[in-house]
Amino acid sequence: MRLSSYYLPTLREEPSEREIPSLRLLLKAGYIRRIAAGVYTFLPLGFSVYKKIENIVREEMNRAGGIEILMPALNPSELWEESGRWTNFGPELFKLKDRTGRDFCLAPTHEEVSVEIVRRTVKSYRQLPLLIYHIQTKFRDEPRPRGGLIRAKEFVMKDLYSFDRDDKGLDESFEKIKIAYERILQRLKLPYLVLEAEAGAIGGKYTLEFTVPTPSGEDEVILCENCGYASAKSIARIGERDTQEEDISEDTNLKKVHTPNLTTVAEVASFLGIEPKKLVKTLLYLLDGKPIAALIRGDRELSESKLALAIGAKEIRMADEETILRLTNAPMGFSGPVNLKEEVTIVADKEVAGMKGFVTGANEKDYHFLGVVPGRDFKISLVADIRVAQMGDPCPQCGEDLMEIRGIEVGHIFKLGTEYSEKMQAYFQDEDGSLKPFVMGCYGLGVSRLVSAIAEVHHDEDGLCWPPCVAPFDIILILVNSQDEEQRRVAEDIYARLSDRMSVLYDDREESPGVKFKDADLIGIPLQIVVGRKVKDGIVELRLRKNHQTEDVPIEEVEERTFAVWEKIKAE
RNA sequence: CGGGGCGUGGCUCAGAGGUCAAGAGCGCCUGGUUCGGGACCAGGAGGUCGGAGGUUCAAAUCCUCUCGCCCCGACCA
Repeated sequence: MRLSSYYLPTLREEPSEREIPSLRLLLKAGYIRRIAAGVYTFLPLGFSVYKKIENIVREEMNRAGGIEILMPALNPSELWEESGRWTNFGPELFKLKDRTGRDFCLAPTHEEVSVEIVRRTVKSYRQLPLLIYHIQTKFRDEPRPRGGLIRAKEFVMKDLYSFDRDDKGLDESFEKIKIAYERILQRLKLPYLVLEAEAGAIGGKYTLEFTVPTPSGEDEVILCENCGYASAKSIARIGERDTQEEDISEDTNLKKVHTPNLTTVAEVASFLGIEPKKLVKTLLYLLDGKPIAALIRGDRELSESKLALAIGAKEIRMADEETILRLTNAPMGFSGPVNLKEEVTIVADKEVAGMKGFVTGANEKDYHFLGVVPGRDFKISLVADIRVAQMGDPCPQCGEDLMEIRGIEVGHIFKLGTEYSEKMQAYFQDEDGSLKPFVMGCYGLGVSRLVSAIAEVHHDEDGLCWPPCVAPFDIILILVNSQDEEQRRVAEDIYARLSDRMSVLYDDREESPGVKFKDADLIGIPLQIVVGRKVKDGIVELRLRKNHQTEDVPIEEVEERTFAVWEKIKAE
């Protein structure tokens, strides 16, 4: 491709959206352009990278036994009502009406359509397992798009849906796709973590998240560097550690103190002149409608997900003011475990169970208790790991200190079981003649998001630096002085010779050398050939974008040498 | 949805009642010079200052409303 007749709008100045490196560089290097918040156009170079990623994903899905179809972006409301997600999915679901007033949504994911297709066409266990996938533009009405392609309102996703006879089949399908994902991320030269995660709006019993660690990511990850334990922060488990000295207070005489209008941990602590960790906060929740008091140290954060998990509840929501008043006889801010109504189940965080002589609300307006001791002053119904893990907490597997890092979630896979197939009445006939619901799994991978993830990992101060397998071109051929007849002749010649076996971007523009070198580094094509002043000695330069390593190559050996180097860097 | 910020040629920004019947740098067009790390000279095109109301003799500038965008948070594959 001749750059003089190509379409590459690079920016000389830094774009105004420059918070995260990948977005800044993708905009500056002319890969993408923003059309609206969370909506982007792929320009030629960006589209090229996108297509290469898409193809790698496709190859690995096919290798894992997936069969590609294409489902519609526009979905009728009926299917979503069957699954219950027309309302449950929440405001993120893009809804619209056609001219006759019929309801549709722009699909954010395709469980409904895939079940609809399979239930109409698959009737026998003999047709299972079935792994269908598609790569499609999907939509989510994000409250706040960010990071360019990372969290967009419109994005491209690969979703695979597995249909099996039973749990064993599901386990096998799940494992196949998990391996495929690891292969994809390895091929894309992305470091990644496989996390225990939450199911969110998709549902399901068991899920794994594939996350690329990077400081600009928005996913919060808890990691153990010692044993490799990794989890989404919201559900990360915390290991055992002996009760600290500091958690046991000398003064264990139960005493009521006047704390007028002090409702927050910070206020009470500063009023009493003690540290927030000497307090225990009592958070009232309704889990599947049943009242629960969750006890947690004053300076810690409760994980609603872990609490729900510990109780085995499906639905969790904070108790409203009225309920709190009814259960504790006091307004919000003065709740405590002592003298709570019978009907309230007291769940204490592991850490709290070891504490003694702490401060809690007194279940009476404007009063707190000092010197509270569990067992003596109130009864704990359940001790559980319910707080949000943070840096320094012990690893649940090996006990070492946990780390907190950030990452970009690029994939998420779920064991759905029969949730959708039962709701949508999707049955097949098994070997024994009985009708059974399909056992399903679903496996998402953010294809457009991967473009950003790779850019986020593979760049330097000069610009992007693509791994060869996804680079928009294999090599950029730079004609330094377009006025110099000899240089031009040599460049044209090399362009013709290389183009048979490689994709070559030939910078034949009448630009000054500085512009060409800067652009070449910025757009990040892995190999560069510089046809410049050494031509008169019969030499051109072959350079690596990655480390700017340069070698002089005699013109007649360019092909041979270039192919050799190309093969080498591809194999790295 | 809460908090903060910003909308001025294609891009990055300055201008904060009159001296702006609107500026700079970069980009773009014409001519010339230059040619190994975002060149130089000369000339030129390009803007209803996001939109709508209002205040004023006078509004890019002040007020009200509105739309859009960015950041932090809440939320979330």
